[in-house]
Order: sequence, then C-alpha cells, then structure tokens
Amino acid sequence: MSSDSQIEGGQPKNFLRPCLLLLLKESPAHGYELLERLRDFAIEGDPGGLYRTLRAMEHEHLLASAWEPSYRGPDRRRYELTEGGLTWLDDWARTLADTGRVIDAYLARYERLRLTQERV
Amino acid sequence: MSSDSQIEGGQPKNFLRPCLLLLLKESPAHGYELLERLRDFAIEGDPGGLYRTLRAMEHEHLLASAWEPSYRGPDRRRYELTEGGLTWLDDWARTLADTGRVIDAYLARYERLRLTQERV
DNA sequence: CGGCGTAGATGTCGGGAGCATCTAGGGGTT
DNA sequence: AACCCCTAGATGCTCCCGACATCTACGCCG
Repeated sequence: MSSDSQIEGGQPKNFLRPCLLLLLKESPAHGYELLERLRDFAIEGDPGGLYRTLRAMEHEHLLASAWEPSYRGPDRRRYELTEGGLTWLDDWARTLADTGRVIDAYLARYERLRLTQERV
Repeated sequence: MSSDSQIEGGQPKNFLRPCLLLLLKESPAHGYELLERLRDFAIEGDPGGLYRTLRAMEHEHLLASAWEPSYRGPDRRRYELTEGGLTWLDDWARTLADTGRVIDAYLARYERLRLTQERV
C-alpha cells in the first residue's frame, strides 16, 4: 500500500464478507487462522468483528461450523462454505467487479483532469 | 452495471466525498446539480446525505460555499473546492487506487480458484 | 388555487467498523 | 507456584455512514 493518508474510508463496504467467502472456499479454517489470512486483503486484525461476522454468516446459512479439538491451546470452531455461500461468493465477485469499474472510471476522470490542469 | 444481486455493499466507504471533490474540481456547482452528476459514479439521489455531507466538508474547510440567486426557483448554495479540498482529492485518488488494487487481487484470486475448480 | 419541478435541510433508525475487555487452555520461564 | 505470552473465541460499547421519510420554500403553469 502506498498511501499513509489520514483519509478514512475507501475500502469496499462489507468487504470482510466476500473475503471470508473466498478464503473459506480456498480452504476451510477457524477464525484465528482467517485473521492472519485476511491480511492478504489489507484487513488488519479485528477479532471482534471477525467472530461476529462468522457467526452472522452461519446464521444466514452461508457457512457451517463445527468444533474441532486442538492439541495445542483451546478448541477451535472450524468453518466451511455451504452451497448458499458459494452462490454468494459468485454474486460478490460480480459486485466487486462493478465496484472496480466504477473506481477505474473515477481514476481515469481524475487523471484526465490532472493532465488538462498541468497544461494550463 | 451488470449484477442485480441482492448483495448490499461493495461500494467504497465514504465514496460520496471523493466524488464530490472530483466533481467540484471539474466545475463548481450547487447541491441539486451535483445530485444529477453523481449518477456518473453509480450514486443515486439521496438529497439528505448529500446536503449533510456538503455542509460537513465545508466545516472541514474542504469546500467553500456562497448563496447564489436563481432566476428560476429558490436560491442555491454554490460550492467550490478549497486548497485543502484539492489536497484531499489527491489523497483520495491514491486511496482509491489502493482499493482498486486490492479488488483486482481479490478478483484474480477468485478467478484462479474458479479455473482450478473447473478442471476437477 | 393546486400541482409540479427546483433547491436545501432536518429527524430518525439500523447496521458496520473500530475499540476495549473477558474467558480460557496450554507452554515456557523464573 | 506465579507469571507471561500465545492461541482461540466472544461480548459490550460507541461512532458514524447510509437509507428512509418529512419539511420548508421559491417560481412557473394550467
């Protein structure tokens, strides 16, 4: 990431959800592990939000979970994608593609403006 | 826009702000006109949020406004970008470029997963 | 007069995001 | 034993955006 601006915002709304869907399709996992893998998408650890979202998505039948014993440390709740979750993943991919196009349009317009300005 | 999914989210957080900054750099305008121009960025009319955001950004000295008489209908409050607003526009452009990259990474990863799945 | 388009503003409400805090198991150190 | 740290999950709280309705007010037109 290049910017260190004081701007708040920019990330897609509800981005946590599609990230979890994608990560869990790649491979089932428990929350604490997802917390680490989420860094790939520039989402830095917020355990509270993560666990809450996982539970919520389970209630919506996008995910399914089961307790799993751990030989090291406390037990874990292992999540995996359901059929419904797969559908949502596809929907989300389309939505994010739309968002990407809007952002591209924005940046193109911004860049065009910057260039015409320079010439003055 | 291609998708008509029931998904809520996807748009960048606080997207209204950078859009206003860009539109107002392109040309000063009053709120009601911005409401129309915002459709270019897939933002459909929410007068409440728009006027509130404009006032807020003015308080943050990103915008400046002045009343303008209208020969047709009620007077308008005409907004224009300040120096500070220009800086924020540049910051926002960088932030949105970051977001675009994250989305691209997401989609690439999604697509790669879809392909490997097909082969099975 | 009433309706319509223009223009700006306020009230409220829910949910997402960020923050702290808590429980609890197990290993390592002193 | 006492203590700290890492792992793992969960709750409580607050703030603010986003969406919704509602309100005022100007001016034209039929």
